Amino acid sequence: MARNVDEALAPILSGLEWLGIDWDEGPGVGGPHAPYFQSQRSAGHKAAVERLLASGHAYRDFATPDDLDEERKAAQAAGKPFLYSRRFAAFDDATAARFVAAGRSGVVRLKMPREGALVIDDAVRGRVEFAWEREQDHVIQRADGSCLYHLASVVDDHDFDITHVIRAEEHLSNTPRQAFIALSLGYTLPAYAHLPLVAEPGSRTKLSKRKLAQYLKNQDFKQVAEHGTRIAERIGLAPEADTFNPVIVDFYRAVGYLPWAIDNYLTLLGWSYDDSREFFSREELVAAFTLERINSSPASFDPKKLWAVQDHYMHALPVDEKLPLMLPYLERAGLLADPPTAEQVAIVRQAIEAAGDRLKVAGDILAYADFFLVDEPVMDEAAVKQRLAKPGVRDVLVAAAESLRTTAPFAPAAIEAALKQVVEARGLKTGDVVHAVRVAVTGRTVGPGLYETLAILGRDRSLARLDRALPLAG
RNA sequence: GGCCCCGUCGUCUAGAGGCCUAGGACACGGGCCUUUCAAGCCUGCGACACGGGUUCGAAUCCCGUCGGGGUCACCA
Repeated sequence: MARNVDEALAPILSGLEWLGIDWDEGPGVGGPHAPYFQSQRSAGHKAAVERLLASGHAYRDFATPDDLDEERKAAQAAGKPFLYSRRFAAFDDATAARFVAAGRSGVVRLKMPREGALVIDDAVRGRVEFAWEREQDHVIQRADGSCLYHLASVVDDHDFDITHVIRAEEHLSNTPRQAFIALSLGYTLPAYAHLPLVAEPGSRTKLSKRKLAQYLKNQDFKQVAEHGTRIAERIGLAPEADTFNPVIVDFYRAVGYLPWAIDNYLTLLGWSYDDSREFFSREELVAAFTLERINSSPASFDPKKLWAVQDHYMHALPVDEKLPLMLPYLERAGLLADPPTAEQVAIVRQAIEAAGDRLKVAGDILAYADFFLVDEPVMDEAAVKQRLAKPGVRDVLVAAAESLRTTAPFAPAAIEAALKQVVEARGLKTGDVVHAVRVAVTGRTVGPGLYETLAILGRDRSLARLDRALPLAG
């Protein structure tokens, strides 16, 4: 089975797996209807074609592409919709033999009805009607005997006992020819449900992974893309924009989104439960979901809303569950020993706790914990300029260090009290001390709460960093 | 262009004739809190595409207009 999973399929299957979207039977699982790949079922497809031929629902056709082109152009010139004349159709063996003798090769086409209409009752769209005369005599089998997707798909669905065909709206116009095949083969039609398309941010056009450059002009989209790229680069992924971007599932996996957040968000695109409920566990969603509440208009992908849903779930995740999700990012960024020491793990755990809601995706740990794991923090130039290189800061740092030298226990509450004392003694504002100390020990202006940060760092490292920052202070 | 689908705040949506001076969420604006950044809390802005009907009454039903989208392969 595995060798049949080609390069294009593997990422799709692994993407679904990551999202937690599994299947009862099929590739990788097996089941009573195996095999599950179209390429392995060609015998059944060919048999179906023979049946259609025998029952007069299909015919052998010997037209060349040029013949068809000619007819198409003529119809266009006459302002009429194109409909093949069946001029090169062979409804019996003798005719076929004649075409073959003339050097033509044949395909099999559907002999579509030229009157009447197909009415389907779509679970999402309701009653939809198609006039048969608008349908082309589509090819279902090539000259080499291989069958085309629409034929294969209908036969496979039937053989698999598929009851519901639920797919994107772009397939709505394919339904008549598929229904014709099914009906002609004597199958009972499955229930159809055509889902709204996921559209581009701020638009109603179908989202396409080939139009990334255009989406990047959208501020929200750009922000998400850049945030992800920053993380990817730090773990050595060297992402390329055309394969690593927010329309690809793997982007979210690499950056550290929670798969269920994506599922939940996507569910909300075109479906609602009621006038207010938006969050569902997997079990709740399975119980609550119905086709009836699917919308029929396209829904545009909103990166900001996805972000909010992700925030919600990450927010709710216990530290014990965040830890194994985040550790790999630090490992891949080279900030941890291999394997990480118990001490390192303990530090990361504390950092996760201290960073709290600031960690939106697992990869964010890189921005909020890296300075705990290095000997010397990278000093951000702008941060130094803003918070250290100012008159009087040096004295503040010295005083803070002095106070921290004896603070006991070296824990957030005591550290806060100690630093507040420095503030009062010098008639400063809390921020004056906090901002300066933060930049001195982390190299940055933003981060977890300073008292927690110092506690995690520990007295020795805190003092050492304060000391090292002195030359930079004014 | 033909056929088909769709049209409520910027976005996702609730709404199946009176419950709608149209509700919720995200985003956005203002405020509070505050050691940064987040989070949280309060608050504001903001929509029934348009035009005709039907009805005592329409976002909800009908018709038309306009607008948007999908699809038109010997691809899947």
